Amino acid sequence: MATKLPSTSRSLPIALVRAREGVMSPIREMLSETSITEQQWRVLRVLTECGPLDSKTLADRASLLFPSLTRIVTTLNKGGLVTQTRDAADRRKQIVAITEVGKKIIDDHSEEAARIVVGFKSRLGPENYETLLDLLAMLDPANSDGDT
Amino acid sequence: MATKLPSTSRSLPIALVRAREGVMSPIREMLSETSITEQQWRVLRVLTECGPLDSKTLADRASLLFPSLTRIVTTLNKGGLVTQTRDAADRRKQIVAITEVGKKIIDDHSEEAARIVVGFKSRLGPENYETLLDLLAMLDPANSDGDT
DNA sequence: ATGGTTTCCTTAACTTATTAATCATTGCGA
DNA sequence: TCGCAATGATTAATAAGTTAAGGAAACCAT
Repeated sequence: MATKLPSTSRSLPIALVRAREGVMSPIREMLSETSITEQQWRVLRVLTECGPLDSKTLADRASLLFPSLTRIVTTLNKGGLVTQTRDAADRRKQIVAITEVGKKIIDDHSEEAARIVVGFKSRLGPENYETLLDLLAMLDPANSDGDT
Repeated sequence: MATKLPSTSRSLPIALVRAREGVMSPIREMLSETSITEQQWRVLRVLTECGPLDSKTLADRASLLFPSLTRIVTTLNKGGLVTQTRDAADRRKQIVAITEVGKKIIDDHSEEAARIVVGFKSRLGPENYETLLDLLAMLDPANSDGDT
């Protein structure tokens, strides 16, 4: 048999899946009032925070793979929540920007989203919350590989 | 504008997504040598650990939704990695069990999987690793809602 | 400038996630 | 026993994840 593996209840991948489910559940509930999905919300969030971005940066910041981003941005564009413009200097590149309609969706729900975040913070305790974010960052290859 | 939301770089959902990606990447690489997927691996892991289970319990332990489990178990069954038997007493219920072929896949890779786990443990430090699992458990609704 | 390479993006194909609807079996009350 | 609600499982529909392949624009060395 030789199962040197940890019990599934102490398995890091499974713990991450369950934690994500726990965190996303209320957020999904909030988004169910809107017409946008969790990933669309992430894209709009990043665009609100960073302003217009090229697709590569946008995919990176929103933690989405390129093919997913293509579909999501296309959908958002059809709904009038973002605009897609080709870079004049390099016509391979594409600049995605949020529209007023898109901004309104973020604004209309930012308070409730913030409340949800506060809820988790108080559940864990503020310092535990920060610790968790730090530990999670250590698992992100982008944070621990690139810079020594 | 009124964005009371945390910067996406300190956003819990995004941090969870990125951490999961970082953790799953080497595991996926390991599984690419086999014919099974990440979720199929989870199902086989749970069955190895708990023995034959009814679908409901299995879905819960593997953190999979029922419709996903239906497909995954069907696929695994076709491949001869698990068996599906209907409960004699209640023919609505279904019992899923791992086969010898399925067990062999787990056994053949349990050492490498354990090595991957050790790698993360040493990256975080053992006590940080345990702290992380504890904090993640606090986000799991199954752990904090049911029992006060 | 031309062929080859790289970069950016999109498609394609397959699997999974999520929600809702549907089917089958069971249990229960009139 | 006949309907009818409840339960377990599946199917359906749409969105997203993942890997690989394809297409267009830019770059680069000859």
